Amino acid sequence: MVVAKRLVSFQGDILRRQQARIQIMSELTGPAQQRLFRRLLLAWFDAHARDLPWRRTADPYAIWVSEIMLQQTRVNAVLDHYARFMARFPTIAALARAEEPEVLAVWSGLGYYRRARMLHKAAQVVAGSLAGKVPETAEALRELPGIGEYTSAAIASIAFGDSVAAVDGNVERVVLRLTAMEPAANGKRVRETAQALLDRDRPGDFNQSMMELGAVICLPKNPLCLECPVQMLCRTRGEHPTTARKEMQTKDANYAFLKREKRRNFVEILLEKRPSDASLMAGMWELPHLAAGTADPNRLLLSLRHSITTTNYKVSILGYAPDEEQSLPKSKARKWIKAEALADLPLTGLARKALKRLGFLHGTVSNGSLVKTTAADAFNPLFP
DNA sequence: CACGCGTGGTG
DNA sequence: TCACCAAGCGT
Repeated sequence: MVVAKRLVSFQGDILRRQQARIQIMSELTGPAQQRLFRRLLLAWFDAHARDLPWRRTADPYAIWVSEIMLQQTRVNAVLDHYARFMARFPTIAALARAEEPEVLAVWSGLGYYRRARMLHKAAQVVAGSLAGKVPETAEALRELPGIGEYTSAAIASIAFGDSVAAVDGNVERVVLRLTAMEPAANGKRVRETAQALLDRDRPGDFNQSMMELGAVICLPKNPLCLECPVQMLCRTRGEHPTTARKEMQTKDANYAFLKREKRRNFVEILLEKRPSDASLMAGMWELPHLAAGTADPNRLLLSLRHSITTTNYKVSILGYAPDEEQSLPKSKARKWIKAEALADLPLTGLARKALKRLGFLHGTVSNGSLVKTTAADAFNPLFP
């Protein structure tokens, strides 16, 4: 708190002292302005960077894993999974020789499961044809599945000191605000500006500091300009381009919940595996899916909401007795799973959420998307 | 190049 | 509460 106040005061002083130069400085065009920008930004980063596990390692594999997990995913959501993933697959070799379902099980809950599959495949490429050595340039990294323009630049700069700017959503927003560039004049000019600003001596730290600035100061909605270390170099001071939003649609989805108790303390849940060629969450386990319109309100165990990209699902979980299995739509991939084994299965996020609410999974993650829970005991003994 | 892919935090 | 969206990639 004290530090924050001092920082604000310090920024204020600088701002006042350089008031007269703002018009020139704000262009960020000359080498002097760019040097000042680097110095201010990196000094701020050195003093305020969050202490994150992947910043405590020089292992290219660990940095790689963190970058894949961080794609479109917030730091807080990654922390937990990162620790579990690295504990289970500490090396490229360990990941490469794992079976895909286990990789998916550890990834379960993070979303974008294709990332896990591609990371797994890429690890097998590195362990195999690259003799275990992670490529050391952005260009070479780009060849691996799951590593695109941003991620290749991030890994190359952070792990190997390659002087290439990493431009993610944060950096794009920061550059647009700094330069007052029109968002339509996008991509290329933003990358050129980021590359021109890049600190050649500390490319990894510079890239992370740009992202950190976007993540904690130069926020999308209400940027904290008073705390910004490069405020006096910024053309817009927080104005930002409006982005068109996509229309969300709402759909219903129904799933069946069946449990049986073979003997005391041996409970099984009926699950089904999604086809391995499904476009969505292929090969992952979920509760038996019921056709739309078949939901009997008397069977409702719980209802919850679940959003997938542009669709909001209103999900109903319906209770059935174990001997009603035949009445479900036919499926080859259905199987009774021991309750204790659930945690080791690659479950879809929705199945995980529902099983947690039903008391069959115990994890750290829980959220407020539960809409309603009925007293299932009122109509049958299915509910624990 | 626009779109599909997941999830949990947040104001 | 709920709409929005966050360290992108592949097609």
